[in-house]
Amino acid sequence: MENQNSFFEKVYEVVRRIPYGRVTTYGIIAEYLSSKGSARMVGWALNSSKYHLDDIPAHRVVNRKGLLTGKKYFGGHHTMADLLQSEGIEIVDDCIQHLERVLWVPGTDTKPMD
DNA sequence: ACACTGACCATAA
DNA sequence: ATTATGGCCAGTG
Repeated sequence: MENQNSFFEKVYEVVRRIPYGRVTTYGIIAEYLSSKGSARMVGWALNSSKYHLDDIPAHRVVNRKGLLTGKKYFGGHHTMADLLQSEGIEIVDDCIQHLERVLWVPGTDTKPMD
């Protein structure tokens, strides 16, 4: 089974589930993984993500303040901010505006019940 | 095995 | 307001 499910695999899975035009935070993912406090590892995992697949929209993951902390790691022509803005997210000075509007939380997208 | 690092977060001074 | 420090825990040297 591919149940190796390292901490990283879990992170990738969640990040892949982030819908278009939405973002989430490291802390939320960490907490969702019951690894509260290990938010650093979430970002760490994403860094390693590039060694796995490109299907991981890491640009949709920001820190608590909505600040694009990992944009520097986007060694590419498109920066995190550009990608996010391309999805309709408003960003100013590398900081997501109305974060609360675009914030997506795993397990909250399905709207379990009324 | 030990030391250091890291895309975070919270608290203290 | 900022700077420092502790905590978290996996990965790498």
